[in-house]
Amino acid sequence: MRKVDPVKYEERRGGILEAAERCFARHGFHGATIAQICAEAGISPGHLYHYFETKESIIAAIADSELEYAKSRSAQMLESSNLIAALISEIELVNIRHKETGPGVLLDMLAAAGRNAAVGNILRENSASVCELLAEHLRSGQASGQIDAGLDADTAAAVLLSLIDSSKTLSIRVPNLDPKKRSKALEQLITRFLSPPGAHAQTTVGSVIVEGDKTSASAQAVTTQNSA
Amino acid sequence: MRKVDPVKYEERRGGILEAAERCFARHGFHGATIAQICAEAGISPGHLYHYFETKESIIAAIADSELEYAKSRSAQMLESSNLIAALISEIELVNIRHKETGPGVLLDMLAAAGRNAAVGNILRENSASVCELLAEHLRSGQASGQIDAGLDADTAAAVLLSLIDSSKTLSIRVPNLDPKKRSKALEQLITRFLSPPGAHAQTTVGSVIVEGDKTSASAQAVTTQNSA
DNA sequence: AAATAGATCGAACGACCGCTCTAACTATGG
DNA sequence: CCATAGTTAGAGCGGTCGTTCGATCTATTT
Repeated sequence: MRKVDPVKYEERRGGILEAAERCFARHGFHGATIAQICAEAGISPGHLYHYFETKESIIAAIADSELEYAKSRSAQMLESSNLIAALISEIELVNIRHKETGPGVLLDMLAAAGRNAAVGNILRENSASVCELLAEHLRSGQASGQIDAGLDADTAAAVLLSLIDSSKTLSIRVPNLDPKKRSKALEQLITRFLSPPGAHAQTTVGSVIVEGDKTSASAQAVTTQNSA
Repeated sequence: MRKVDPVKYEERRGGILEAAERCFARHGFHGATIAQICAEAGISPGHLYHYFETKESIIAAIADSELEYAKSRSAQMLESSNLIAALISEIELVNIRHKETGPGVLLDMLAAAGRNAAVGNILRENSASVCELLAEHLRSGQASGQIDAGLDADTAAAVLLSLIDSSKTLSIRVPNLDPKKRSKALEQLITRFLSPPGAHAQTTVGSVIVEGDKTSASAQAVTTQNSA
């Protein structure tokens, strides 16, 4: 008898997922076909269905892995720098990714979430856990006085999460914005939102270091001087 | 001979467009079928193709009318109240619409814009003109001292526009937010972003009244108190 | 009222979709 | 070195999609 090699299996499955993601990014969830995914992965349709039950399940798996990846990335950034810098880094990274590899599947996921229960649940669960992460950091910032204690941490966390999404829609709607001006505005938006009232001494964000897959981009600190 | 009645023609066309929008909202651009649109509009497929060349052209027409409507609504709100109140009203309205009639087609448009050149051009053109509108109001606010003169008006306008989008993604990702807390956070976000530095006197937004279906929304003026 | 051009219908076409099924192939355990 | 279970292929099935087309109906014009 022969045994199934779980390493090879997971490898193949991952390969199909990557191929599917490229196809979905190019044509959308509905627009991409099984045949295209098979061609991209270099396998036959019969074979694909040994790894996934339906096209829907591929979509769900993509949504899951994509969001899980974004979450772990955010968690990593929050560990290695302060909240505001981490948020800006994340937004900056989303922007770079968008320029290099196109819009990706995030917006498709958001659109699908309203119609596809599986995707909707995955998205809401993931969002909730990212919110919790952000809220914790917000609360600790409030305790140390760096963040306005008057803000409701949970609500602010949700708003900040949606702010990351908005950087994606901004890239699509207004693609020719000067990246420097854009970064500065985003930083001001976030900083002013979170800073304690009266602390109009603009906090200086240290060097924001983004390490990506293939990309390593770094944004210089922005120092905003205010009147006394 | 018989002549084509342009009134009846435009009426029918509009009816098809409305039916199509409902279908697209329910199933997405790819998911909705011509047959569904025909059923919803109460016509035959043969007849539909006397009004639109292809399904693509229906999608483009929907994108155009939807964005044009959003633009005129924003313009109207900006006329009848100050910038900050208008933005909050618009976001509030988007939120109410979302609760009542579902997510709509905005996210589908944003996702499609990256793949469909026609939709992309319509979206970018519309966004540019809304940005210009917002930027003008920003500049006049800067001139009168209500808005931070240090902000780059064009960039800030783009950021504000994407902020309206983000309220849509927020509704989808975190649907159970307390609307009151949410509104307050959004208001703080926008107010703090736009207020001149040092004007930490919390602005109070008067009652923001949004009336639903066919929607005539009016927002009361915001009184911004500045320190001397 | 006959003529005629636009309005409307619905069957049907060709292409393509997600998915299944059978059959061949291949590596491994005994 | 068979036997066997996992692997892979690809033709093709039933169905649906966007679109077309010929026919019928209807209102206007003269």
